[in-house]
Amino acid sequence: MEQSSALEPMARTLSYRIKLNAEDRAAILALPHDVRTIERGHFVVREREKTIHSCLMLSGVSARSKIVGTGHRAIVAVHVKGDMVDLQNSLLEVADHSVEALTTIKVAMIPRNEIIRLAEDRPQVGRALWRDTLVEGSISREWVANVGRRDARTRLAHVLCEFAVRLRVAGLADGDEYELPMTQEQLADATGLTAVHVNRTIRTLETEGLLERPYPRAIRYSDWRAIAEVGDFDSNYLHLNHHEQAVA
Amino acid sequence: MEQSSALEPMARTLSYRIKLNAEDRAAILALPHDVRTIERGHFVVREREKTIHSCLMLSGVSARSKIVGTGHRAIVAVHVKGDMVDLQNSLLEVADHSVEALTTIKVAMIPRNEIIRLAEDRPQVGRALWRDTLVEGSISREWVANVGRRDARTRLAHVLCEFAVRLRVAGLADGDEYELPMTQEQLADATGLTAVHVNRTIRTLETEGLLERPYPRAIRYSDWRAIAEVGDFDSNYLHLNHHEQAVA
DNA sequence: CGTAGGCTTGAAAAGCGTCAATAGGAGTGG
DNA sequence: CCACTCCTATTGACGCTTTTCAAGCCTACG
Repeated sequence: MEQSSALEPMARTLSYRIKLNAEDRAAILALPHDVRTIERGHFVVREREKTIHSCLMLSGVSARSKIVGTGHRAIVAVHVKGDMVDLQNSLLEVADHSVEALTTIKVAMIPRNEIIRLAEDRPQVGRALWRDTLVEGSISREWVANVGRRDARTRLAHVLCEFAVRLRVAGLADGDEYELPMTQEQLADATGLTAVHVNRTIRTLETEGLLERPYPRAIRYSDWRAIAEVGDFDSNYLHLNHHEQAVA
Repeated sequence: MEQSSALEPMARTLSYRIKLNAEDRAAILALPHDVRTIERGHFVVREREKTIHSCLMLSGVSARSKIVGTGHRAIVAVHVKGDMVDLQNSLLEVADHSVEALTTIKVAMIPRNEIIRLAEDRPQVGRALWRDTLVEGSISREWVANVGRRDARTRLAHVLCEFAVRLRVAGLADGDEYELPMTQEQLADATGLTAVHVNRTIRTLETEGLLERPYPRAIRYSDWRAIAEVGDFDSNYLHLNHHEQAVA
């Protein structure tokens, strides 16, 4: 039974948040859900929409985005396999932002009332969900600081470090290389820069020998310490303590 | 009994998040706690510190802040009466940021295990707490967009609008005027600008007749619509739906 | 083989930061 | 009550990071 559920990544993520026993895991895997494929550029949720599902990322990359008054897009969070993209919609009826697929993604849609029921029936799972929300908040705060108080070079290096660690935790990278299927424009929207400047900045980092791009949309760092220092990166805010630190 | 508890603002806030019955309210007010006064500039929690308390704001203004590699400070959230400042510390053992008093503040320190117990014993309160966390996350995301994709003028007007609404909801402002006990330097750290530029920008807004400062550290807007439009402000992200909209 | 989307690069402009100096107000001690 | 100090607000001049605009290039794909 366990093996066959698409919700395995959810059980895995929540296990990182708080130790769960077999029954908790089984209850998670038994949640009713509906697997859906969403094409790049399409939306999982749109701002101001009423939602009745929460959704779990199974593959690909998605982003929470907001469009400001000038029409520019801000990417306020990025999500990969195992992330609960719409947990907030379990309790907040009206979406305060959109979620769009940055690549073709697979998600599992879970009815919100089932999530609420699960959180109540199994307090330990409820705590894990709450805790997951808190970790997400922590990442969001780091992003505020990143965009608000770091220059382009540091800012970009910082998100690249964050992605390295998170992809590794999700089991999507090992060694010193990872695939980052985001365009430079998407990176720009995630860092509060322009695509042009992201391009220049990445190339500078490359020139300085801090990173390589072995093939398009891939990042490789030969010296983690060096890039982490440039990016003013310290994984504390990812709260991986229930897990071995992903990258030394 | 109810009247005399210092935790009344917490019960009030959580009631906004989800409808609570008399027993839920009583359970909240009965939480063990310890009221403490903290002077301006002092810290409630410091980054990387282990915490065993969550804390509720009773008066004054506090800020969650992070210091980046260059030594610059980023204010990633601002809190007023009724806000649960350290809810994340109930479940995340190591603080990922500092909380400092921007004015002299009064807080109620509540042991984290008591909060966890309460959330478990009274599911409706647990949901309210979770929901409060989600709303905070929503505000944080708006801040990422604000700092990342709005220019100085819009950005500043936006936070001034947010404060207007939140202070009103907290019962700390009515009419078209409110006291904002933050220095321009603190505003700068909250908007990713410099104090000098905050000064110039505020004065521009004043010159344009969008706001007045009747006395130091006070903001008055004669035309809410106008300032909200300049600030690209829409209170949707504050999720005040259990409450009448504070400002039309 | 052509088109579209993304990447790359240059030149110039603009917004915001830095540095520096002055002024105002609140609190303190004589 | 005045002198002093510290902190905050204000303003100017200047410089730099980042943006804007524009063009060319590469690659994937139909």
